[in-house]
Amino acid sequence: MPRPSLKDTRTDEILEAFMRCVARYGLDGSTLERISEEAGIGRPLLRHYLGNREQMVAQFIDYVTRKFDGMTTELFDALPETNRMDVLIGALFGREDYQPDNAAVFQAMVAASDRYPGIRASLLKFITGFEERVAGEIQRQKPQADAGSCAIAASGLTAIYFNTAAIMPLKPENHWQNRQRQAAQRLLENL
Amino acid sequence: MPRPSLKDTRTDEILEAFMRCVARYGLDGSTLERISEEAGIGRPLLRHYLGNREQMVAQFIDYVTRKFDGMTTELFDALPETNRMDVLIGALFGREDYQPDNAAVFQAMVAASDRYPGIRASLLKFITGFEERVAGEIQRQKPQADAGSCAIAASGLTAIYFNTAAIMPLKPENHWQNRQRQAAQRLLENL
DNA sequence: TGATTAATTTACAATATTGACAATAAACGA
DNA sequence: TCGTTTATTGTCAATATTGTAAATTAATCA
Repeated sequence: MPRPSLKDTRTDEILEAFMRCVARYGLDGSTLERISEEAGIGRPLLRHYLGNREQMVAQFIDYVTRKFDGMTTELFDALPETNRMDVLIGALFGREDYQPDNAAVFQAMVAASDRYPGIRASLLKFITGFEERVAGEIQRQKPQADAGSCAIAASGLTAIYFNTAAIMPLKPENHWQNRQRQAAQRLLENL
Repeated sequence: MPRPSLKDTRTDEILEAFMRCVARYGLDGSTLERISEEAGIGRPLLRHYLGNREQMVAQFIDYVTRKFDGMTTELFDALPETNRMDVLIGALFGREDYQPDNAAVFQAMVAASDRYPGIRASLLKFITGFEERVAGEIQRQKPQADAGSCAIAASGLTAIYFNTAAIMPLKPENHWQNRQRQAAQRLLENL
């Protein structure tokens, strides 16, 4: 009998707008006014759906954490049976569907990690989880390589990818991105 | 006859405090109140020495640019005659005198690069300049290697270093940092 | 149509931030 | 000591941001 609830939809829209603002202005630079404008709704609705700023930030951290995890699993689950490593490299260093927002959000959260408890553990878990997935793929491609070397290569490959994503807002030239990808591939050789 | 001017000293102190604030709160999150508190002076002094916020930000960008360039030349000029590459790796991935602020400032400026014209060119120039220095060191150590491979290795090594520095606020475990350094060293092998 | 529940808007108070200028204090030389 | 210049502080207005509650509108079903 009641009016249908838009809580889930609106909550997602607001948190997505929050992410875009954090990517541009940082966590403290993301005012409620900016977020509501970015989401295309009135500011009081932020409060209606997510509560005050403190509660919003808490849910934001949770949302981003889950989103990063989801994107990671989605990325690796989409790899084909064969040629997985090449597809992975292509996905990480391809310039097709790039969303520089995610890396910027990541960096903004790192910067705020000392003030908002919970961020640090979440991001560290995300990083190590990502590295472990990459290491698994490397080990799968090179079964004879020892696990330690695979872990090192995975760590380096992940670092190069993260750095590339973080610098994308500067719109670096293509040959710079190519060098990043080639450096990542070098780590996979001689295993 | 006049009272001696503290303009240079205070200007530096303020800009250094500005950097620490940007590292924590981002460019838009760095309020004049926070900066003045971090600098240990009254807020009106910010205006006295650096003008209004817009003028402060302009000088901040210039200051950071020059500082990054200065730190780069200082780093490479301090390398000894022999064993340069090992010393360089030690300086980049050592955990002695780490200042996570610089990397955080860098990331905050990347995030703000689309709103503040001039940031993009400055940071890109800094990155390529850093990579070229690293490439020069690699080439010096391995004279028989071709320049393209040196550039790729330098690009990867720089990326891993930048990423490591960016993540330092999360206080990652030592073995994670060790893997980063080992991955960087892998790029130098087989040239 | 009316009741009910949620969405949305309006409105106002409290606080934070910035801009701007006047007033005061301090250091230096004549 | 006096005059000059600068550092430092005090103060207020304008704007921005957030918190909060009430009022209004809209959708669904009986």
